[in-house]
Amino acid sequence: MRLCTFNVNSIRSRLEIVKNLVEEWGIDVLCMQEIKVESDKFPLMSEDFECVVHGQKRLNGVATCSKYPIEEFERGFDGELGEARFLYTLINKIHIINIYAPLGDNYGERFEYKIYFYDKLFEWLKRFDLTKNKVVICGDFNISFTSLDVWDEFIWDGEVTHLPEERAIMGKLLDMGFIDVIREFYPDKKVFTFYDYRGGAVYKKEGLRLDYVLVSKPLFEKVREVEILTSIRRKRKPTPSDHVPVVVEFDL
DNA sequence: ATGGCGCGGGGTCCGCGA
Repeated sequence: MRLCTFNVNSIRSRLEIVKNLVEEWGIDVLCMQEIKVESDKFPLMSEDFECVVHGQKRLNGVATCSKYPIEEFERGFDGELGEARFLYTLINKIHIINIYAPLGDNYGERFEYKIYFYDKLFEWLKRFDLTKNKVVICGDFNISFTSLDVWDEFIWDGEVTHLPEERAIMGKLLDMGFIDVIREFYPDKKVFTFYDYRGGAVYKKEGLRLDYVLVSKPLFEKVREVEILTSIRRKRKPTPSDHVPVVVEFDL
């Protein structure tokens, strides 16, 4: 089973890229973030996929599309927060949590909201036994965890995504039993999933790793391959997202 | 194009993203 997480930065603007992505890379389950459209206006991606959409007008929004039946779903705790950022699905007995975490700012009001979002996430995750259940959290976490996850650790020191509180959140997710699949496959290498549109960041390799695939141990044992599709980001036409798709293949 | 932002809403700019 090939799972892909991709912050599309508007599904309507990225429809052609998404269609090519699932075709070319044989994607079975696609978790999208920043779809930037209301749920009932989500475009038809493919006849082969069933989609659960949690969208809103103009900003945010997440959707999970699958070639396999979606057995259960829940538009999670974020409803009470007023922003569409959390979507749970059960596919092939795998618990799939698709998140678009708030960016926040350097210790302003939006930063409090980011901390609150993750507090709610931790609360929600308590239902799982990560030693037994197959659980994956994927999406745009808006956290750059270590110095390997930022193109310049001195420039990013004290900046949002790389603040101590945010790095502690990622540390806590790993401590509770989640495994960072991308980092396991690239233990010493700077690999990025986001490049700012401004300043030609992608051409200068000035990126951040903000997107993650975290899995419980029973699921980590099934991981066969990890691909970070930077080539899609480097193309000029059609205009890419500022984020890069990440594909994880499982032996399932 | 040897350089360099793009999105949606409802507009010919603004707020937002990270």
